[in-house]
Amino acid sequence: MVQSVARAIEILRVLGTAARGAGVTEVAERIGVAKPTAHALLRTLEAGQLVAQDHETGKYRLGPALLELGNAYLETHELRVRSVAWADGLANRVGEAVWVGVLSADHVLVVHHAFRPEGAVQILEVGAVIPWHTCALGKAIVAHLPEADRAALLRAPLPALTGATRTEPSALVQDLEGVRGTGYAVEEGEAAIGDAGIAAPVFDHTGEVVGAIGAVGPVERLLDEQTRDGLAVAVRETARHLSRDLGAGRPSTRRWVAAAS
Amino acid sequence: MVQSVARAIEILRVLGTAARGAGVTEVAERIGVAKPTAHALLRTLEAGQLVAQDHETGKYRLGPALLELGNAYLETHELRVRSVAWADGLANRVGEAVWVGVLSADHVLVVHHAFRPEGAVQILEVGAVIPWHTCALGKAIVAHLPEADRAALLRAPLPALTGATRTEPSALVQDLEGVRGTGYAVEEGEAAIGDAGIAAPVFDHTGEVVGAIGAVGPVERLLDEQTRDGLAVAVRETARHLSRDLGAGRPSTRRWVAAAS
DNA sequence: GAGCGGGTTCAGTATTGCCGAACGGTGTTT
DNA sequence: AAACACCGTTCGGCAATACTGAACCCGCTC
Repeated sequence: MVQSVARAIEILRVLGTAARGAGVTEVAERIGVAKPTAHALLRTLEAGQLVAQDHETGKYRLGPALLELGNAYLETHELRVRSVAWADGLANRVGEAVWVGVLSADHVLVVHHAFRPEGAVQILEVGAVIPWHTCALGKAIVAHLPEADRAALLRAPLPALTGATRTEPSALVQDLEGVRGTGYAVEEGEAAIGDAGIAAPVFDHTGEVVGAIGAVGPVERLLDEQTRDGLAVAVRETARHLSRDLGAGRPSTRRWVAAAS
Repeated sequence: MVQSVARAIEILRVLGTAARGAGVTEVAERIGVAKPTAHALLRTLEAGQLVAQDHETGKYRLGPALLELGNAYLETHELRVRSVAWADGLANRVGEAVWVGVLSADHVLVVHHAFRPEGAVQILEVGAVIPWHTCALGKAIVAHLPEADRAALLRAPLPALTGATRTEPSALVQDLEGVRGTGYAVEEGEAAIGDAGIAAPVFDHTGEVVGAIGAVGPVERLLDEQTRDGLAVAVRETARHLSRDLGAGRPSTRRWVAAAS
């Protein structure tokens, strides 16, 4: 573990949360190093365009190379590449926006976003992060994680984003059992009031979960009694097709193994 | 300049170009360090989710945190945030896709992409990089750079992407003079055969160029005698409005200063 | 089953990055 | 208007830290 690199990464995290950029002094005390140390790290990151310095204020912000690398990540991402076609198909079939996400530490990262067919202006959510326990994508993934990983995530803090957010591990354990039973996960206003989601897990050729795909939209439209079941079936089917694209074996076998682990 | 961080950044660059991921040995010899050194760096980057290791092959790929950071870069990017509304307006006005880009080292980085109104399937180009001398955005920016920076870029290698790419510095110097004269830059099949672009520079409150905005599309439609001039005017006007949003002074003054430098 | 290539671990060395103190600039306060 | 406070930056020396070479373990190939 090389210390200076770890600190450099911390700096990137700090700059990512500081909307207006941060100065050397602020960065130094946030990551707990001397000012010259932070300065040297920042200069190095700047040389690589990972951070940029405002010529006026002297403050540092994130740099353009991060966008390039983020894009390179997407293009080399197996799940993302394969999902593009399936996500568009699903969006057209169910008439809702479709997200594809992966688990990154304790939150879900949206790696693809297919807009709903005749939708008006919609914000592109690729790159957005959501606490795993507040979205359907996250529950779909975590439900099929190895026992140890799942337990670790349940032990960690579970912040509440809305009044409906499940913050009790026991409630989430129940949710996750439900996911393994039905093959899909549901979220109802747990991340943002009025928004809902339905998602199913995606597996690779080793049988491990690599991500999830699902529909998102307003609670009224998505979880309506009449449409809900059909939507769940469509999402689950798409997830299976996508899994097979990634080389996963027969779904039944795989799910069995995952549930037993 | 901290060595290990610089090497870590090199590793990210290497992994970004190696589509299928790269192993420790390959990384080590590409950046010219011993195998254990590369390993330690990779492990540290992995801890920060900047790279991920394939559980099967042991090879390393870029990690999800890069997408998050790239997204954070976009959200904190002044030009990008302000340009969203203007780019959509321009796209509707001219009926073509609109790109907003910044200069990153020797290439242009697309930070926003507004689709053309009734367009069919289009690929999202945010995060894409293009050599500066092969696109209108790049020429618009470089034409208004300080003399020293511009000269440095002209001295660097100018790879040819198509038969129409300008690879002679003298030809580009002429192009850039034209840009300063007319207030907009044109590109005709210099990056990809059949594609063209028209772009104008965007300035901030200090009078420095921070990026460019422009329309892209097929040569036939974009550079048609009848539409071309109107398009150029629309692009230039939008760029000025955007500049004013960023606090730039009167365009005439600013352009005078930029041309004189 | 021996050989190869891959990722990984370990211990020693000196290179390297870290820190305290000080500098020059800007904006603010008194 | 002068003094202050704050910030980004530079410098030099100490020692902590990161690099290297050799060795280890695994899976694959021949």
